[in-house]
Amino acid sequence: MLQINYIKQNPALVKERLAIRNFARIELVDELIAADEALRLLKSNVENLQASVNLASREIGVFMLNGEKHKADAKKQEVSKWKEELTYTKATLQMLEENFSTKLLLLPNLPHISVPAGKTPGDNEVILEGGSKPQLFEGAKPHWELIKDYKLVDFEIGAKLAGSGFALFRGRGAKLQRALIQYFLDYNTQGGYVEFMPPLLVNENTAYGTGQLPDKEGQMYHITGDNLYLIPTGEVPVTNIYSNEIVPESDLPVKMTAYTPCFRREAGSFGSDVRGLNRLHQFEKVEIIQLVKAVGSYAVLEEMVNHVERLLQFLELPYRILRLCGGDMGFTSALTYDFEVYSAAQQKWLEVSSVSNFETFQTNRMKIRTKNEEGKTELLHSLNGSSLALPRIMAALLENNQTAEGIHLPKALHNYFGAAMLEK
RNA sequence: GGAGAGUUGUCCGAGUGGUUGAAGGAGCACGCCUGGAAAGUGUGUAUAUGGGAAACUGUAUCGAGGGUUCGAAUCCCUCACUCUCCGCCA
Repeated sequence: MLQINYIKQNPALVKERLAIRNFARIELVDELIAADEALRLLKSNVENLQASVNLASREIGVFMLNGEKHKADAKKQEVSKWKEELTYTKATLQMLEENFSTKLLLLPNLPHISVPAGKTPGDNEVILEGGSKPQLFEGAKPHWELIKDYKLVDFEIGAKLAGSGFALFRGRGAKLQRALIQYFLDYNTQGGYVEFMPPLLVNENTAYGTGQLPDKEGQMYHITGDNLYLIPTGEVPVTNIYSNEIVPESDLPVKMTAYTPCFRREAGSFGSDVRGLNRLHQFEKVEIIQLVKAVGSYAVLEEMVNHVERLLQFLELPYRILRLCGGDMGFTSALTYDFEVYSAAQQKWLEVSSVSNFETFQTNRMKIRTKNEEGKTELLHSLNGSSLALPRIMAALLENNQTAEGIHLPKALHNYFGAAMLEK
């Protein structure tokens, strides 16, 4: 959620930034500024009325103590006249406030100055490529065939148990996944991130905090019986750990990591994008999250990008880093770098991580603050990234490292998996 | 799931309708005392938001949200959470 004071002070800039996203309802900016003025005026009316009532009530209290009942009764008469007005004005105020905050929730975050204009993923900027694409032998297969040949993942049974888009990992497939999770968590904690295991279901309030509601209502699984949502990413419960907290400066930066399954309805997806492990309703992910002071948060973003990049290097996968354009960026983000790995048999880049700075967009909703040198509270910046999403990493590992004898694993995984390769 | 007891400031804890944003204590900060420290002693010590250059001041907040009342931490309703007992259970 954007801060209204910032919008009021920089209306032109806000509109210009929103245009980078191709945001359709720019007029909301002016509407919000006008609504805020009206709101303030009405609020001070209410407060003045309330002040009069409070004062009179105190006087009545004194009269009662002194036994001057007639004076008290006279005062009561006086107050009851104000009360009617107060009730009415309060109701109006509440209406205006609801209207105001509904509108404010519609505004996405302002893109950082470095975000390129653009509408589609084709407009994203490729920042760098790393690693080298493998030369596959004749007869190399895409991962959805490899997982059958090696009996790693079974989609038929997954579909039988839950539905299409659900996978059953088995045997070495399950172990490889577990090895990756373990490796990622160890790598992250060595980087100073504290590990968490959060609830996988969250309430409405928590889903609002990180911005999944109201923007992505239809993309989350909703348990109506208890009004809980299955988390679409570990970001949701973990960032909310600090909601409504004033974090002591000595605790900053807060660095957290968590492995969680992620649940996404992904309604409306189709085509080869959803083949095999490319897109699932439930997938495993290890997330990193930081809460930092506003000053220097972009240096922290770079640090997180480097952290993820090194992990991909340890996995010996060909990768590239993209800076997302305004049109492709998430609702809550100010700047997002996507990581993609090259899946050699599909000859396709697969997104495996998305590292973003949300500035104060999330922390404003969650009221995550710290005290600055002057003793004033200020909002922190929140950042997060995948480190890493599992299924597509597994897809790339299988495809890129296949040989006639079996699938070789990168050195970093040998101990975790207990073997250097998957034999035929 | 059933029954009961709770939720007050950084912490402990008092407070069942009237200058209560909240007694008392602890902690913390500053001062006095001391050669220095402890002890002692004095003063101060919530958050958000509006106004104001500031001093200061309005409003809201005693788990959350509603209600009764001129006035609610205190009375009523709904919900959440914690604890104890019973039931169920990995």
